[in-house]
Amino acid sequence: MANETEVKSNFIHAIINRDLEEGKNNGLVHTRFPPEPNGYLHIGHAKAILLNFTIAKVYNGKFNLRFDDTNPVREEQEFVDSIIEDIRWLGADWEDRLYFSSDSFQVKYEFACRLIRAGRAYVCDLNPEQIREFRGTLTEPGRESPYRNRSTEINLRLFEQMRNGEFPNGSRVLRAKIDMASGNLNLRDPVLYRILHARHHRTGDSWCIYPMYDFDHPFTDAMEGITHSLCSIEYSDHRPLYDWVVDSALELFPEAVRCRSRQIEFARLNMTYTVMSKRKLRRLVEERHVQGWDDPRMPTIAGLRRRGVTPAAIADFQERAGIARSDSVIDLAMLEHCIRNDLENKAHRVMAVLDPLKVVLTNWPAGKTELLALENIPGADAGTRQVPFGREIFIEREDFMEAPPKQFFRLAPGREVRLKGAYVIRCEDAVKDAAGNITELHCTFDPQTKSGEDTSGRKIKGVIHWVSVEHAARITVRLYENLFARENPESEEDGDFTANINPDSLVTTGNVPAEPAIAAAAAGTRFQFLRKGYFYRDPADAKEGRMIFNRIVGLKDSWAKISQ
RNA sequence: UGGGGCGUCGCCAAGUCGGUAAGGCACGAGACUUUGGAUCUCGCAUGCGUUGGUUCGAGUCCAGCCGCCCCAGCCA
Repeated sequence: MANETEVKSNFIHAIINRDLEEGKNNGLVHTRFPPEPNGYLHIGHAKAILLNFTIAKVYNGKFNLRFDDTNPVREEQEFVDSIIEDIRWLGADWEDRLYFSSDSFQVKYEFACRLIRAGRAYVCDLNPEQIREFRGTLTEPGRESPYRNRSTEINLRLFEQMRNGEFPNGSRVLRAKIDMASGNLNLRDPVLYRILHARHHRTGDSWCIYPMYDFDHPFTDAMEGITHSLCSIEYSDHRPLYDWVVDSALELFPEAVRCRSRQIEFARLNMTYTVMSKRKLRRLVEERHVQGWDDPRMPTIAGLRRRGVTPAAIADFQERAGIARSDSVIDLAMLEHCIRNDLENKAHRVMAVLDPLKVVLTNWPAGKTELLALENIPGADAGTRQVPFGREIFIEREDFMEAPPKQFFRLAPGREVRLKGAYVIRCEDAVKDAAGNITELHCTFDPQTKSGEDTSGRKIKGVIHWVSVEHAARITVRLYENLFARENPESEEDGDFTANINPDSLVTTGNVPAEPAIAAAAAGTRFQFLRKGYFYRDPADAKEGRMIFNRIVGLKDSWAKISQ
């Protein structure tokens, strides 16, 4: 396993290196992940989390976790809890630096007052519709608010009255005085504070005005000493405003800030066969297309975790995908590769027969059981386990063909195949029912061919997995596939994105025979079901004592390609 | 006649001062194999959106053009 993934070079490293060379920030590098607690984290967030955390680590710097909780009407404690759990699971460590934007509302209020005194902010009485009208359009400049040039005294008094709850929601806002004619809409006197008579999940009812992201975020970054504030591309247009706020803070409130924070944008993550927007993910949950935020088909951190994906695989994926500014859609196959790559040398092998066909070894003594030792991980020093073998076994139905093509190396009438870790058997007869369906196979085994002690000198190409009928444990298996059938689910060729949902994204099969060793599997254990894929004993269902295994990802199947 | 950003192999992505196109995924061929898995070897862009220009030499510099993405929340 590659536990120390090599960190690829990217444009952000180049920027930081330059800053370091120029002696900025006393050589410090400090990053942060700033989630709004209004939903679940997904793999796109994992990219941001790991990017920030890794950069801090590479440069011997620090990484903060800060909740951007400036909008009480959308945010909840439940999300704070799930986000903390997810980030911790991913392995990003913020040490003792867990912050909430709301913890410093008082200082921010003071900063706003200083902006007013400096003539850089004013209270505007325009209502939301009017503000929109005055803002102009993409191609036409805006008009200045009639309240733009109020005196400092009046502004200060009105702002205090806003804070004291004397005005209703939407009646007034605090705005920055910048440039109503700017080509960048963000600079057309952006709103800094709005009135929101709402209970905040942390500050309760102590505030009824709340800072806007564009005011709060840069200032909080500067307060925390965040040197490099990484965010996604859509914030590029906000950077001039970010700088405006930081520079103002440095000038008007130097004792409150620790550095000239700098915003750097990078492209967000997109993957084939999935959707990433919070809105769409919520719809999947609310419209019951999946069973919840942690459904293993969801790209949420909780979903990936429950699917059985490891944090190491996600980190490897993120590292391979890289960081850039261009829009991109990463092939799901890349994630799957990382998952297999990680589990290859970690997951113990075990045999389970997903679609059983009974085989009777007619020359095996009735009632005789032989214990065979099979390696837990081939080539690794991971020990062996005892696997019982007997007269009746199950094999996969697809491992037998009545009239096989020449390239089929498995069982067929008159053909031989090796049972993994056991003997070579030969198919003598296929027993059918009245309808012509094959109900069982009659085979003979060759005692000379015992695994590891083969004296027959025979070369057998095909090796298949099996489970003793008498000793089989019974498990339930959930076979997951892509949630969407289309590479780009957003495609509206069939209408809504939900029309692209893969109807076979989950197939549950019960009563699956598996070798008895699996009965000892603790919840949360990952296995490789030989020739079938990687599976995870779902901890949520294990609580009820059930043996349910989620397929994390299948094995590569070159036969599937040949047989087409 | 708004502003910002992006365009290097099917998908990602490296490409400091311009010096003659990394790597990964996918794919193909072969070797090996008691998982048609894994592993190993080999192959996979005379070309970097496009057209011109500068230069001994351009993905890297200049100019024009084309295409795609983002922005008009008192959301973040």
